[in-house]
Amino acid sequence: MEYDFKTIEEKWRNHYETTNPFRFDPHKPGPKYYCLEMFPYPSGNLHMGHVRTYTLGDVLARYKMLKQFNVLHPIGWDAFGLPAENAAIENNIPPSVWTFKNIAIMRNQLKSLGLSYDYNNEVCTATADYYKWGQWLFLKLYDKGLVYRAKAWVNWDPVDKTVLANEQVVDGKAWRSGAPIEKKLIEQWFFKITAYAEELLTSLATLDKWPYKIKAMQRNWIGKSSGAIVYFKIASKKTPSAYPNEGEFPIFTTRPDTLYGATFMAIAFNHPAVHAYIDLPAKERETIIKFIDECKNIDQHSDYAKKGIFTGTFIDHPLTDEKLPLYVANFVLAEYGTGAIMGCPGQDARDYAFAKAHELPIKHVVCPADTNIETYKNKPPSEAFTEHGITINSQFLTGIPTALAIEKMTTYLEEKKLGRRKIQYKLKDWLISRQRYWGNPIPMLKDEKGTFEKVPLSDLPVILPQNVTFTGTKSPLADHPEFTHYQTNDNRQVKREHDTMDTFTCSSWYFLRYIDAHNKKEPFAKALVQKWMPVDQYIGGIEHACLHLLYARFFQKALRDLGITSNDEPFPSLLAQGMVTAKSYYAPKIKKYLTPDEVSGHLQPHPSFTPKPTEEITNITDDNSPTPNKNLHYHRTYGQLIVKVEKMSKSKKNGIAPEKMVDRYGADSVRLFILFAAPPEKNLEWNENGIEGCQRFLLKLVRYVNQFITCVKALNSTENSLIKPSSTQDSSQMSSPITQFNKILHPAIQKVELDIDRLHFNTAIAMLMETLNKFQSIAPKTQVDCHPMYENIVTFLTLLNPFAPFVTEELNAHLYQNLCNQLAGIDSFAKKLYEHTWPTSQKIYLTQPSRDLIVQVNGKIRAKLSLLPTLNKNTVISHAKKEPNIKKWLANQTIVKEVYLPQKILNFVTKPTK
RNA sequence: GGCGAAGUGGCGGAAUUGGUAGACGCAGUGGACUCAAAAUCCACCGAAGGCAACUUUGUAAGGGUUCGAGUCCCUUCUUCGCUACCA
Repeated sequence: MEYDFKTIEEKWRNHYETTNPFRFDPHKPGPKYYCLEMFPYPSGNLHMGHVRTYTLGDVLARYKMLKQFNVLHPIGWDAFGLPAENAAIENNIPPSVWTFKNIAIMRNQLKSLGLSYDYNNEVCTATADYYKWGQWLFLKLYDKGLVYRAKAWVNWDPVDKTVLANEQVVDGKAWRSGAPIEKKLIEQWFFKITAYAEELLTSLATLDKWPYKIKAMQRNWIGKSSGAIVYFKIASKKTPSAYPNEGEFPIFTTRPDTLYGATFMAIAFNHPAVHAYIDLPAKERETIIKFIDECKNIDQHSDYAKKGIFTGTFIDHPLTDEKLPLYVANFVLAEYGTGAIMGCPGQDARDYAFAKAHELPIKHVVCPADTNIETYKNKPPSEAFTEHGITINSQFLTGIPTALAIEKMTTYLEEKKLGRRKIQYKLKDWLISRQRYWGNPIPMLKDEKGTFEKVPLSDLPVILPQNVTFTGTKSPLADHPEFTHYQTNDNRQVKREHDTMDTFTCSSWYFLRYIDAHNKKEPFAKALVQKWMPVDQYIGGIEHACLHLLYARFFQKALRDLGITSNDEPFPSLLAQGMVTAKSYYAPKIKKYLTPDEVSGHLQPHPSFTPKPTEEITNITDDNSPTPNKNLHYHRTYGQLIVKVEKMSKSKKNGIAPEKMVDRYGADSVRLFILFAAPPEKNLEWNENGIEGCQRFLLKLVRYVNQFITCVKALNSTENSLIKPSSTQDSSQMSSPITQFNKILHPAIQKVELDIDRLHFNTAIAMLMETLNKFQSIAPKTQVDCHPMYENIVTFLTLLNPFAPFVTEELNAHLYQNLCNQLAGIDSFAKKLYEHTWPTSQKIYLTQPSRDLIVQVNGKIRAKLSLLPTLNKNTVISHAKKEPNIKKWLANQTIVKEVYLPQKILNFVTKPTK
């Protein structure tokens, strides 16, 4: 047989298509195994990152199938989202048409990789039979009090008239219109994820099969800190009622112990009541209001200059009655704590800088623990001391260590009713409103007075209308009369909410729908979900660490409390796989990335090698070093090139199309390479030579199988007769090639199994390669060898099958076809490899009695002995001492100690003889 | 600035628990086959010394624990990722 991968892969793809061997039946026998990969956005183009995720999952799913699990290994489409809408605006194609066309393309790309999905069990978030249940869940959460409406600051694009996500804002400008982003306070829908902040944090501890890194990222994101709210009071001429909270001025601090060090106060520029605190003459008032307006356009992600202006208002210190000036500051966050802070310059770096800039007093109230307090007091440091130490200059707290001082002050404040203990989270409620068309409509109605009510359950789904026109500004739903108009059962005319939900709401429960994808009566049957959840292995990119993975955990907990599901966590085991990277070539001269094709053949050596150095040389050579840096690259036309290994992307022109690779090398080789080149959690650098190596391995396998068939045919000299299987199954009677074969095969079974279980697919493949290399010298010698060897080769094909399903399936069929009229009684081998059972490694072939014993003298290897493992310690030692090289090293030495580990090492510890 | 991860040949990477460092693959070198090339097969492939046996050295750097350290502990350096004014 030739390794014609195109024909072979085509054949087995068709076989999968017609027989659907990976059909999901939740009631099939066997323990359940739910293998899930994050579903893709149907952009219309599968990229290498997808190939990696789905191949990882596929190996695991196929392996578990062979292990006789009932496997759920689903695929679907995260089909709502902006790109479809942008395509609609640009090319005048309806988003649904664009999306479903892309899905068809990508489904075929997935199929070409041989992934073992049941494509009849797909979930697509943009179809009404899915998003209906998203709306249903929205209403359930609403009833539970987990959905509310509130005003929030958003990124507002004044040209496109829509809210933008943070990642759609580039350098303070809208990515599409280029208009400067405005901060706007708009009423929006929220999911109350903060109600679960504590549980989301604490139950991270139960996720022992999650990468530590991701748990740390979520922990930081939730950002729990404990401290106190301290009630300051306005010290003003005005009546208390002129201020919010009757003149009370609460602030949050994690360091109540530093209260005596407060020398000023600051409030966020975008605090809802900021204007109430301005107490200045008209002219200065104008300046501060102008400042507040300017702050609204600051890009919060840049390192902007910290500024503040005095409001004219003073705040009473609750313990000392000092009057502290109140500033409006651009670095105080309105959304965190109370939106106002006390400034303790001695103990906070930002406050210190601010105090210096505004010539405010600086009080040091904490002294480093290892420093003399008197010296410290007399010679205050020129920076803030932000760590824990000993409290100083603080009345009743003086001399107390920080931790205790925090506790003491908090208790004191609570007793005097001047403050209270407070746990604060960074996590904010989840803003889900999008002023967009291509998303799940929020199932709410609004009457003339602006009161909201639910769309009745019987009216679900709220269908996304198809007859819409895109102007490029504003959601087409807002001006869509048939959509927005709604008549209630009691004949009131109300309007539909025309915002849609964030697409992350769709991906927060799709894994539940897979279990019961065709359910028309409910989102999923509770009993089935109870059987199939949680997901046994979840696989996806790390970029969703704090978004999707947190949202989905929240949904799972909320649905549990609604009584719909029963697990605390949806994904107890998570594999966060690394990026697929490739070299990118950036030419600074033309400020452009070049494709690998534009670069290859155009590289030139470092200019210092050439007789006439170019102009750039003076700029390029670093620190006048005469030796050229081999990491610097030069293009004949564009000069210096910056070569980096980066995540594959269109903009960097370093992407590699998976379908081209499948076309050139076959899906099996692509699958093998993407698993072999790096462990899953690490980044994988694309390398075409590596993929050739994997193809070479498959070619070698095909040759080996061909040779075996030839050998069998040669041994079966008599025509029209079959070789009978040997009656003796006793291994000691078996001829040597078979014993040899078993001793290679069975350790491989054990190793591959172990490696798949711990998700080390790269070393599993290495073992399979090594095994095949060792097989090369083994061929059947007599007719007795034929049956057992055939069986062993099929076992090897079964081990390789999850990694390279097409070629192994073909070889298995090829063997049977050629040997069924050579070997008797092999009918049981007619079945497909995916119908096989994973082999069991047999102990008798695993022991390696000939393994060398390492003999060391003082920890250095001086000899290797091959001895029978049954020998006792003394015999082994006396054998070792006879070894010439050991003799040499023991000469004139006294043995102090003998460390002996049977079958491993023997170490003589010596000292020179006097 | 904060948090996290990682430093092993020319390269990607192996090394369950402290016990033969460099599996497997790529690249390279030499040989076989061939008119020749490709493919394939065989051998070599960290550095230094040696005809060889073998020796020394070597897992970012320095120190420590141990009979024995890539692996454990301390210090330093470098790189990468995420996050960012969270009081």
